[in-house]
Amino acid sequence: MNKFLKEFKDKGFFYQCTNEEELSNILDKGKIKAYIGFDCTAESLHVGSLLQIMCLRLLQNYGHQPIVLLGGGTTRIGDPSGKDKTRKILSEKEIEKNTSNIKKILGKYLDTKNKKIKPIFVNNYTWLKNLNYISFLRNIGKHFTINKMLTFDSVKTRLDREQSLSYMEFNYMILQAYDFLELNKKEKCILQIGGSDQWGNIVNGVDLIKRFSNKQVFGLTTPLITLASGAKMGKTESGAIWLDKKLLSSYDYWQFWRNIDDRDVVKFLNFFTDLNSYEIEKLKSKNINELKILLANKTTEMLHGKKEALDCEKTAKETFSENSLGANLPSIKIEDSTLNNKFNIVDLIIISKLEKSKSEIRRLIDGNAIKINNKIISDANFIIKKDFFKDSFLKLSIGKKRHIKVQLN
RNA sequence: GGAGGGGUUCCAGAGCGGUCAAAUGGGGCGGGCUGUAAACCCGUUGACUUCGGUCUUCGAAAGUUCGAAUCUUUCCCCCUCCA
Repeated sequence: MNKFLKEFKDKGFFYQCTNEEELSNILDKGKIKAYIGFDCTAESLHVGSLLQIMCLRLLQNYGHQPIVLLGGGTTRIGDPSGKDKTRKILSEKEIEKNTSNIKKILGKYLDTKNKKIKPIFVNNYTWLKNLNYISFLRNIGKHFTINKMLTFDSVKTRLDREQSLSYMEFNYMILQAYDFLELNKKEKCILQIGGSDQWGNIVNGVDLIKRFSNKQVFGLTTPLITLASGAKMGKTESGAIWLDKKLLSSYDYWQFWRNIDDRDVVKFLNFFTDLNSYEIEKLKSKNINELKILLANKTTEMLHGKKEALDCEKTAKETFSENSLGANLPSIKIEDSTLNNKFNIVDLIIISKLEKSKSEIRRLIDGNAIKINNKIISDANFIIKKDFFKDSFLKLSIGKKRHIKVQLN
């Protein structure tokens, strides 16, 4: 089997392929271009897209050139896959903002220097916006049968539940197929990778190219990541794990990985680090907590850089083992003048934005969850005084895991 | 178009004139144990509060009543069966 494909499988990325054997042969013969599409519904990407990003990295590692398709056009339609309801349609402005932000994040993960493998960014809006309806129907539409389209899961589930599926959304899969055709013509792209929920859309593209240009292209899907706990990857109760420092601090990002379920650690080392399965196999005997730190370091390093990752590790150590104040701990600033003889612990937590309900804060205080400088605060009227700040810093803790620095200005 | 069932707090789902900020389960949060894990145990889970209470919530609006999630009317939405 082709080396790239082998590692792809060893690392657990593989779910389905339209024609594995043939793809392997072609990969053996030379370098190819492969594409993955990202939808631009959100202002940034979160960990849910990280596996696709890792696929792009792996392609680069083997000398293949990734094409990143930003779905500026298709986002204007909304993919019905995996959705019960019609998605909210975004404004043009939002989509454009999202597109450029996502591009920036992907740039962090990919080699953008090496000319042979640097990612080609394309936005399908450039070709979709100018489509002529009649000629599109005649050239492309004739290759799709409604009979077949109705059998796709994304369509079927909607219809089964008698939830409306607009004609606009129904066209999504045709447009995605068309994207592949377009990239095949323009860039000689012969492979589309995507999550397993994209299988239907991908197969459509492969079929379309076969019918339209009589060329063989390939589709490859990655498994849906399931957490040992059964929860969805990337979404926690407190919000998505964003790949953007503005939305989630590097420290919190590091903590996300540090707190992964034991049962997921090896799997995630495969998925989300560049370590190969052989190296990971050797590491398995290590202490589970060391593995988690390794995972947190590698993932954070990839996104925020080595220094930042080490700082996060150091801060975590200081916070959890030494009960001190780590440099990288998320922080807030308050003005000297805020402190008066009425400014109490509840007010402090409110302006820190760690909690927004005063009742909830009082409950936390009752449950011994609130600490200032590692000392439990048991009175909701506890007044914050200047001398709690050492070198103008104070450590505020909620529960065992949420710690922030409060800086006095 | 005809017949019936339903919309309840994050979710599922009880309540069907006062004792209801609303059972129970899930989830979340906090505490304990531990390893910043899982499992388990305990507590908590609308907001504000001078901790006495106060205010806003049971699809929407109007009404009956001393009093409504509970009754009536209109409207909106969902589901099942028949045509």
